[in-house]
Amino acid sequence: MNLRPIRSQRPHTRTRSGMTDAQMDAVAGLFGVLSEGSRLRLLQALHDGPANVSELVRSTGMKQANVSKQLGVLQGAGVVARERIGNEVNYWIEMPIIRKLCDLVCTGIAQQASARADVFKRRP
Amino acid sequence: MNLRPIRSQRPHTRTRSGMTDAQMDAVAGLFGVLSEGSRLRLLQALHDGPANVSELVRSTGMKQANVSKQLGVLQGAGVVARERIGNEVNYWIEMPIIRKLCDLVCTGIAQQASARADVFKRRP
DNA sequence: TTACCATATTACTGATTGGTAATATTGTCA
DNA sequence: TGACAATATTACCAATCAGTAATATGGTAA
Repeated sequence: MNLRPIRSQRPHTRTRSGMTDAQMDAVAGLFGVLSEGSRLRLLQALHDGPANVSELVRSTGMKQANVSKQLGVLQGAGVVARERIGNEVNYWIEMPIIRKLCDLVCTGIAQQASARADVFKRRP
Repeated sequence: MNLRPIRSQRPHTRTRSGMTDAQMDAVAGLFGVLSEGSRLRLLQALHDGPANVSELVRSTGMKQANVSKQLGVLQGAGVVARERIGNEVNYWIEMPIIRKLCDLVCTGIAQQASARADVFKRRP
């Protein structure tokens, strides 16, 4: 990941696809948020519904400080949202495309894996 | 991005979704490859078909050394492939889900932007 | 061979980041 | 009030990385 604000080499040009470089960097930023296994594990743990920090610590096996930190990154990007209830804080997935995105990539990874398996099948 | 081999805190456990942590890290790795604006710009330039390095240097405005370097990252991840033709080297997008992936995120970013615009519309 | 072109690699720097231990904050309950 | 539980923050380190200038490599043509 890289949260350096916007350090594009071509700050304000507009690409043929109609995306500005700033929008491109925004897309890159979202990918960056998803580019860490620990954060993906948190999102997976939130897949079925909200959970508080303690539950996430238990279900992911990560340290509490790290869970809080990475949840902060996810929240900063608008991927998750939070609500305090008494002593506890509930988190849930707020960005609707996240599920589609992860499903797509997981399918892709699986396809790639089976394609690679096919390579071995081709000449036994 | 982060290409540290696999430094998951839970190396070999299997998650409820059936994904191993190693697969999770692989997914994170792919997101990492897409988490840099320069690499997304290269992929966009390759969107309509193959191009050689000089063409990519021209169309992206990046320095030649950086274009080569980032193409190397993309190729290492299997996102692009290459073929030498005489003095030149052609690159093209090899991983089919890349286009879907970027389209999905770009739509998401656009929706988020318009949703945010709606917030301002609500109270004029 | 030499000259030249296109691409890749090397070495480097400044900056960012994930994970952690320790500590702080915020809320509940008695 | 004090004690406790849940969560967030701070300070730190080691590792990583993007971009660049300089250089190397590999191919073509004369």
